[in-house]
Amino acid sequence: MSIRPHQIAGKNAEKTKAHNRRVVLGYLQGRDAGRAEIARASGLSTQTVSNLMAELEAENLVQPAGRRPSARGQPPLVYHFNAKGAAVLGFEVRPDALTMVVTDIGGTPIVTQHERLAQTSPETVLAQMAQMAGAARETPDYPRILGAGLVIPGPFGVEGLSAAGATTLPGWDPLRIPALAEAALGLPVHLDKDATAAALAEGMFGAAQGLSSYAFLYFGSGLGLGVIIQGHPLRGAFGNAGELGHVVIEPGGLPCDCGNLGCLEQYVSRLSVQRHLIARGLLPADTRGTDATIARLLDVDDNALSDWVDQAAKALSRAIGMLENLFDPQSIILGGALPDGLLDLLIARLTLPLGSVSRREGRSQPRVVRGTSGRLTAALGAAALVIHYTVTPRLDAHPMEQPNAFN
Amino acid sequence: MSIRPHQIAGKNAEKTKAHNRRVVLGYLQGRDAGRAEIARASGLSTQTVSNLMAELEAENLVQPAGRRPSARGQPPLVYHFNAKGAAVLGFEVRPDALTMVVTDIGGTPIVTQHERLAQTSPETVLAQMAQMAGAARETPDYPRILGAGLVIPGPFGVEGLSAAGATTLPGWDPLRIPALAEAALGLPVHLDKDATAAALAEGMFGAAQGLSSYAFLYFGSGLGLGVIIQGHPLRGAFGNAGELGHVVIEPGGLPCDCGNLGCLEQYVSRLSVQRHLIARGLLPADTRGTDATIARLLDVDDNALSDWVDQAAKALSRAIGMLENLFDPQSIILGGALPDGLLDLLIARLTLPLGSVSRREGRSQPRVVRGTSGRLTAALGAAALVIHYTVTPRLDAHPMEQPNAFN
DNA sequence: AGCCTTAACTCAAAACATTTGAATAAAGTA
DNA sequence: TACTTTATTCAAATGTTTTGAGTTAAGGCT
Repeated sequence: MSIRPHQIAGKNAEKTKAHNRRVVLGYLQGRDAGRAEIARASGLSTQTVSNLMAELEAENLVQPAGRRPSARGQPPLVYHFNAKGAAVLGFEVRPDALTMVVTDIGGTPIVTQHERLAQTSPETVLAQMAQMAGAARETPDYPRILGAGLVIPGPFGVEGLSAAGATTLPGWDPLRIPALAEAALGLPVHLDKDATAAALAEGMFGAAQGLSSYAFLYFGSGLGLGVIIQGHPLRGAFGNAGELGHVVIEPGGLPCDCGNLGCLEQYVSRLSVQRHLIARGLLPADTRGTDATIARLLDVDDNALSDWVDQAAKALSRAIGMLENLFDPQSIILGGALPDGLLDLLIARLTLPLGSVSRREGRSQPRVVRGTSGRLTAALGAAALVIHYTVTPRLDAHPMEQPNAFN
Repeated sequence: MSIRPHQIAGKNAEKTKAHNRRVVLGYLQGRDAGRAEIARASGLSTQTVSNLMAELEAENLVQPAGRRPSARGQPPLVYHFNAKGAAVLGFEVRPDALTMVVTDIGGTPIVTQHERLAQTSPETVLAQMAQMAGAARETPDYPRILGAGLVIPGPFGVEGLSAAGATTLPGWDPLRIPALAEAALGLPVHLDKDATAAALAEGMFGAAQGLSSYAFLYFGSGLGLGVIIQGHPLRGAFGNAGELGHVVIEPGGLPCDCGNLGCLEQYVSRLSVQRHLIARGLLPADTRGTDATIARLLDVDDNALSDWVDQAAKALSRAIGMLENLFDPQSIILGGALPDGLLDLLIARLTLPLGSVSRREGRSQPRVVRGTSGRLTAALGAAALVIHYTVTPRLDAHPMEQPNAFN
């Protein structure tokens, strides 16, 4: 998370090599390819690519996958990104619970662990994380662990904006935490907020594969937004970009704890459906069984739920138009803690605004898609953070801010 | 303008040097500094910085400015960014006119030229540009010209979204134009839309100096938005990010040509004041003398104008809350073709929403500021584009997409 | 004053990574 | 079979940065 005053670092030969490594790995993450092809795509010489590939193969991050027949000349020896070549740790910290997932660098979960949190002070939680990580690492034959991703609820350093039910974690200063976590875990640590991490995961393994610019609407307790611009997460000056839930979508509408009237979150969020269903006696006040209830109501085409969807779709359509005009993404993805069926219905009922830069001839992507994320979204997103920084050539921020397994 | 499918380039020694050059120049653009200081800030060795400085001095881009007394040890020889060391060309193409400004790399205009356009086909206009540029270059003792910036009205590749009065220029495909312009001018060319270019200019020479993440609301014929994130312009997948004018801010409100109801542009734009004043008989229907009229009405504290400001401030406050929550900028800047007095009044009447990530303790920047731009904003922005790419280390896009004087 | 410490800077050699050019390998084509 | 095309490797050359040993210039201390 680079939210310090912008500082720019110089480059030397080693940094250049690390960059080129990531270029090659990133290319291979997208598709199998021979060395000559990678050289052409990257502008590097074939010799350089050869050298890098030899290293990557020695580290088991890529594997040769036979020769691919081609029109003429010597057929290239294609290489394959080896998803099982290394592992990463993903942690999701919430006010009441800590989730860890270990995935390979293809994003496939290997181990999942969930623990309740009694205290949320950074010291306690980091100690607990270190313990979980230690246990996971003791498994024999474990592939190399490249780093840990850490997802905490945002926004950072702002009072009175958190979603009802969730609270910003006290003491979790995003500037200090990564260094502390690195010390505690003995691994490079990348920190971000849930929606951004989930967006990266969706881009690597989910519905946004192959896209480089997209926005991900993340249904958590509130409504978050992760924006990826040309492969890079958008964070803003203080790490709080994408606070979509508190954008006013219905001026003078429903009041929100934050002080605004008509926040999007009041119309489009898990809490919003729950409130709607509770008010109509369709869900117990403690919200237990929300997903099952929604599934049932969807099945019987329930009117109350349908009403909610109509309202939500209206607000969401407006929000999507706004996002399209502001970010000009290739596509917008909806995912997170809402049943797939409900998301699909929501998308089907959208009436997207006419005045949008996304209404262009010859679109190859739909304007709105449902994500493929499940319950683990945020923790997987944390893991995806690490893979992202392993595989994606960095911007030009100061090295202190973005440590990485390949430095 | 890099709006092709995202492709990532490898780096070699020369690219590394170009990068480091920009790091050094960028640092010096912000403040005078000695070589040791630059080395510390950039992470480069003093030797490398020394070498680069020698080159930059030989090219007259930096100048030594005496020794700065320090606590102990040999006092550093501070270097100064030499604003007069080179020049850049800025072109603004509008459907009816072509403006060229030649500035030094400090952004000070040297020559300004304005011509009406009979035809807007790229060929005709590029020829005209080449002629203007040629004339400007014949002046003797002219500093080296680093490149040309080109600003054209957006959005690109979208029908029915342009501001009333302005039209997207037919045939001006942002993917093809830079190459054509480079051929015509014999200079590296950078192209972008007006609001983004103006935002860069504001960051380099205006109210956003020292900021790295900010949003610039540009009053042209409509309302544009330029977003700078950690020093880099945000463009989106197709170059159309920041189409703020057509964001719906008043659902069900005033109809817009684009098909939406309640576009921000209907409430907050030069056209909107003009319409308001014409309807009240305060301005002739041909809008001549708009600025003088507004100045006069401001002076006498006119009620009709005040009413407009109230309405506009209401819509704008909402829009600003939205931008804050989505982009999390250090500050938001208002500028462009609206009299300073009116902008100041607009800002004074804002009631910024409570639910915003920008409401943080210990802000050092105001949330909203008036820009320092004048009539030439867009053309100066075009010039700023070139300076930006000369001085700011690049992201990792493919080199084909961003030619530059230092390649 | 003279000597020490600190900091900026320079010079020449070494290190690092990429590129270049020639050579080899493997396939289709005439 | 000879030729063309494409992929790959080897060894030498290139470009840039870093390193380590000085040199210069200032303040502080005795």
